[in-house]
Amino acid sequence: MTQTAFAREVSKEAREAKRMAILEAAAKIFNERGYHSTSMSDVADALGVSKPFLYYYLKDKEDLLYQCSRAATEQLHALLDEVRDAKVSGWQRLEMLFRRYVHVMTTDFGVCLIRNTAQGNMNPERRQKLWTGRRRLNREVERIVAEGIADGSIRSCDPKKLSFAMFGAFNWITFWYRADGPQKPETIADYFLDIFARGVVVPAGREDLNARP
Amino acid sequence: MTQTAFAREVSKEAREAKRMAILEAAAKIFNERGYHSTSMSDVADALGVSKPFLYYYLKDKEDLLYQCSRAATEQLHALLDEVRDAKVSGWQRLEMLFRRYVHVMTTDFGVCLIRNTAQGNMNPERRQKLWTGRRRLNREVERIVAEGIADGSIRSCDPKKLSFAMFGAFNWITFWYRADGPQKPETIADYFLDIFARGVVVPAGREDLNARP
DNA sequence: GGATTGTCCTACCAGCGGGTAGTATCAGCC
DNA sequence: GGCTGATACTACCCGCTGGTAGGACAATCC
Repeated sequence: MTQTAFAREVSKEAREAKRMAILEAAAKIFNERGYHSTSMSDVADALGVSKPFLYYYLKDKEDLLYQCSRAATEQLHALLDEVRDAKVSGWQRLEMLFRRYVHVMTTDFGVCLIRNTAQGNMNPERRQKLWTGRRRLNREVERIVAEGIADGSIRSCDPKKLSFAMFGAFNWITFWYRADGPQKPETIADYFLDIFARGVVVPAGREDLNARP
Repeated sequence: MTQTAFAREVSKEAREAKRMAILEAAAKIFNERGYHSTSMSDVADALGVSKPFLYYYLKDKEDLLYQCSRAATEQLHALLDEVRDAKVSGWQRLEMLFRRYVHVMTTDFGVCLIRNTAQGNMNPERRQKLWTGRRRLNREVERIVAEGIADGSIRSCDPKKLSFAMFGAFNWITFWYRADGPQKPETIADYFLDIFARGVVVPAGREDLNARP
């Protein structure tokens, strides 16, 4: 590796670091003020750079949103890989998955994905790419539920509806979670998973359960 | 009532009808394309009227979004009144509430409220008004949960977290529900409520439950 | 009939903000 | 020292869209 090639390599890394810095700053502002209420100048100002600086690293504004959301979906895919090979029951795999899922949804990229991607903010092509990513996650969860039903860890139910209910509860976190609030991501995950596991209704004739399960 | 007064009355009603027609058309388009991607001209065109026509009935664009969301919160308040006086257990009251809630969330106004209000699309004052409305609903649900715990129909838990989980699952409906899809609102409500009531995990040593509960 | 009021339109304005042209600066290379 | 390519800035443009001025038309009133 010549001196030049090394310099190029370093510069590649530097470039990537700057790109990520832009994405992080942008995601943060998008989540605070909303995508459409944020101008490119706002993002530039937050970073202490000029507007053309951004366009040196991005194609256009929409690309900025896309890359932020993309960062989140990449984390989600990594998460899937971690969970897939665990030798556990279906329900336990679901637990593993959503415990990690909460950690993504409590970061700026996760919030950005959920809150800004669903709307019609994206051109069809980019939107499609993100959707297939999340679609894959959906299918995977449905598959895991089916697996859980088969192995007897989950009671018989419609995987799609259970998946919608769980994703709903967990995605909604992005609308109320505050990093400086009292709730820690792990605690939220524990609580939600317990609700989905056991339900909240006291079985008839077992009101004694209310004291301590 | 003089002839004139009657005419005024009729005109009042006509005006209100037109206002609602505007709101319905607007909410529909907002939900399809997103608030910011919808221009006032789009709304006017959809109604076959001119842009100033809209401004004859509204203050500004944001007011349009506000009134759509407001229509939804009014339905939610009506819903609360229906539920409050029923002589049933805490859990049954929760069921009543969310069964009605689904019907609001599957209309354009409900969808509009959930998907466009959370973002920073609204000036602080109007935002505040909507928020206090939804806040009241939150508190009410937490109160009902507490009531359910007290009367033994709901097992001991943190009302706030259960409320977040349930609102999450039910609000998320606005992101995937399609009126022309296979799922009917009642079915969704039944299914989700069953999940929250009983949970989905098969208790250890009771794998036989899986066949039929 | 003339005045008034309510309703709605055509035609227009103005500012915001996404995006760019053109340039300055600097590091590495010969 | 000059050349090249990467990096980043100043200054600018222009289209879109929210919002309005002013007038047309009709019904009602006196």
